[in-house]
Amino acid sequence: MEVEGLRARKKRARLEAFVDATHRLAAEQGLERVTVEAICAEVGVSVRTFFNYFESKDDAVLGMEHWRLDPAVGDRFAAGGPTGHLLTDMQALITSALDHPPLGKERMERAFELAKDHPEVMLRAYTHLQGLTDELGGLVRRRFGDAADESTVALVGTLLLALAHATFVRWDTAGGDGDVQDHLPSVVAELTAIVAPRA
Amino acid sequence: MEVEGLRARKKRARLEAFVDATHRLAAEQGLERVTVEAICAEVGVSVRTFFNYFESKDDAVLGMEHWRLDPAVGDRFAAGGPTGHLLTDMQALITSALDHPPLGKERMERAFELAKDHPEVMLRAYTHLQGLTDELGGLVRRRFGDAADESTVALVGTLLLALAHATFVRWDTAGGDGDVQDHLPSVVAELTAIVAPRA
DNA sequence: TGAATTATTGCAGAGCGTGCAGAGTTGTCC
DNA sequence: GGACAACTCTGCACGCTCTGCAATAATTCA
Repeated sequence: MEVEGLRARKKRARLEAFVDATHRLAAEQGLERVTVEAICAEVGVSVRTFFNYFESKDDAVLGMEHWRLDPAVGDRFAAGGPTGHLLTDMQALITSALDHPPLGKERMERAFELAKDHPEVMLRAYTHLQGLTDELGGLVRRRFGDAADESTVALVGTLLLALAHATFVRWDTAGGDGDVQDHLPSVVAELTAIVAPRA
Repeated sequence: MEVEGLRARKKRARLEAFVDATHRLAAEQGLERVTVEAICAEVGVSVRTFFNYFESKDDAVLGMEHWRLDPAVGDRFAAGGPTGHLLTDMQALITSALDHPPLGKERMERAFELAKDHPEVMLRAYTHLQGLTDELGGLVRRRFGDAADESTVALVGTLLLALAHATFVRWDTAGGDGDVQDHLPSVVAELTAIVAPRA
């Protein structure tokens, strides 16, 4: 099972075709004017097929199916690493995730540009990342054992989403140059300044 | 214009009737089985009227139209108060907001119970609170003047939502006793512990 | 009471999303 | 290569959410 079969290759190609067609049409006429029917006409498949690939129209903008954490990075986090300081270790998690977008950096960035102006899409992204948060919840429980009650887990998860979102915003206001995750440290610094202004 | 006219009273009563009918039906048969048509049959009005009151079905669960901050509290925040410590002053803002739910405490709590199990509803709540975040953005700019760049504003807003959400979760895991905002301090304490474990 | 304002309603229709069943592809095993 | 299983695509019918429009009914105010 080293090489992808024809089936898997076709599936991936079609997925990307859907996402790219959606982005192209949205750039031309604005996302609100893009219908699923139009996307399918562009790709050359039936509407029914679209919904075999995505649960909703917004998912075609995001193109993210399951954005998994790197298991090695997750294990290190669960074991209390890499540094032992929770906030720092959360950064490692986010950086790792932003480093491996399922469909490539360009599509992720285009998706964010669209999500910026379309709350439904941004919220849909939150839903997807919520899955990642659940995965994170497991890691937090492994890391803290019985010391972790549910609301701690929830807080860490929400905080992680907030950091990721703020990082995107900062990357965007900085002109969209370089990698998104490069802006994470300054966001964390700012958070620290807000929470504990004088250490 | 001291006393509400018949018109305003009827409107409010109908709004509450919609919300209560939605909650009742959701309790009976599960939210996913509740259609707008059923809600309207329960209330005794046409479906079209429903959409004169709410933009979406989920809004009838939440029953929040515009959840405004108390202007006096907002002004004090913008002026750098009440304590001068940003995180503490954010708490004052959240407490004030949670203290004055537009349709009463009971409905807010029932709405949260439903939102807990229904991501779309929770996300819809985020959308509404986003408006509050925009209002907060204005306050943050007034508070910091030119020192506040856009990503700072975004981070504070997102952090505020995260705190409010985590507070609800904690209130819920604590059994739903007392006021929601009573659990905010412990959430903030936990956040502080995460960000700056040893001061 | 009469005129202006505002709310309610039905209707027609666009768009999203799902279940189903038949037809077409791909993978596997001999 | 052939046969069978597994998966994918497609059209169709349908339910549901939500909007625009224009007619009707109810409140307000003078």
